[in-house]
Amino acid sequence: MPELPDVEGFREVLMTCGRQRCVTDVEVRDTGVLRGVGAQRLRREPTGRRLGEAWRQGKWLFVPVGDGGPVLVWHFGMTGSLRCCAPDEPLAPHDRVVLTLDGAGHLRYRDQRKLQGVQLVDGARLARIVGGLGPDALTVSRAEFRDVLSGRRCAVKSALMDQSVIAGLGNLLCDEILWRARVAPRTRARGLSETALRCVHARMGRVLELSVRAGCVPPGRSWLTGHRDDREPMCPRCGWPLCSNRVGGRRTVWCPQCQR
DNA sequence: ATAAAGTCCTGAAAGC
DNA sequence: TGCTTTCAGGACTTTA
Repeated sequence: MPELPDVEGFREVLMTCGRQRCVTDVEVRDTGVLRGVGAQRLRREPTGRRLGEAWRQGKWLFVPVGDGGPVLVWHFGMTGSLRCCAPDEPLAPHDRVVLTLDGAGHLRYRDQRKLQGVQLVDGARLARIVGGLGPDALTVSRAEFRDVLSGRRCAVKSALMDQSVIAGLGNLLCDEILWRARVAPRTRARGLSETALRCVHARMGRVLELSVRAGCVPPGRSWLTGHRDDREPMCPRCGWPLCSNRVGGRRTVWCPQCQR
């Protein structure tokens, strides 16, 4: 589920629930979500320190721990979430890591499939993660957007999905953006006209604005995304039957009439 | 059993 | 030709 808008929501959870709070305990309930850190260190290092200002790049969420301390790194894979809970709220089966905060209850990392997870990194490793990411989709300028996309030989959908090109877009958002921009997902990125690229950038901005406000990609019927699970999906704009096929290995839905 | 909204890795293809 | 970049596909994980 989590794409940029969801992670932006988790950042807000972290800010409202955790900012300037002291970590009093870290409980690792399933070590399968730990990446490059053991349960012991994940508990020892943050405990007794304050959470700083959380920030996000693409689908990654970062929060510094203490002054000059390490940075907690969260990635939510396809099924992860971060929630603020009262300590007496029953634990869910997939609550994998629980931070206890002074006076503010629990911060719980829940994840059904353990495709990604939690890290605790120093400056160098943080730089490695961020360095592998393209500009954030929420803030990228039109000019930079054009620059990173225009040379790509692959399908525009694959380019948008590639986090090292542009960070934050997932499968649903890409389909939605291309549909609104009336661009076929298999079009080669470098074959797009300046006008088309502008349009994709503008539609991306609009889709993200609405999604971030909702905290997810909204399931509305006026969105393409609201139709992907229909039995015989129709384009909500022109009524043509939608196509569904694989592009870059991912299920892709588009309207063959609107998107050429 | 198949497929799912995540990324990473690998080998192959394409480009210079 | 040889080196580098780009791309497609599978692995990973759990569940409906």
